Amino acid sequence: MKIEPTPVSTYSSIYQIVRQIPHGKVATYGQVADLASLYGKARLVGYALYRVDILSDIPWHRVINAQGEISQSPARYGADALQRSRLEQEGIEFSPEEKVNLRKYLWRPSLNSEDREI
DNA sequence: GTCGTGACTCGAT
DNA sequence: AATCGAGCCACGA
Repeated sequence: MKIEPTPVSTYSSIYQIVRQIPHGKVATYGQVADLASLYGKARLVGYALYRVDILSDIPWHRVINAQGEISQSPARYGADALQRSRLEQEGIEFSPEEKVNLRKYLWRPSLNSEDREI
């Protein structure tokens, strides 16, 4: 029985959480990190999503930053624009400032679906 | 091996 | 409201 020096499951747990975000809702990077037992490691979530194929079944577009904005970066080569149109397609509205109303659209996972601590 | 960078976040100025 | 600094950690140069 070997111990994995590098937990392959680190990113897997992130993807597992992202998969649970329902249609028409969004989650923040920090929120996903928390749910994946990675408190304070929001950057890791961004990094994990960077590796996701754009055509993947993982709903990567439902993850935005804590300010309700789509995180833009030249490194995304336009994937950020696609993210916006996908969210609009799901009925999510953007303010004139290109922000999402988190009070309205933030995903609130049910507590009894997993054993989580608050 | 070190160093800088980044799809982040939070609290303090 | 805007900016700053620190904490975070995988990755590439």
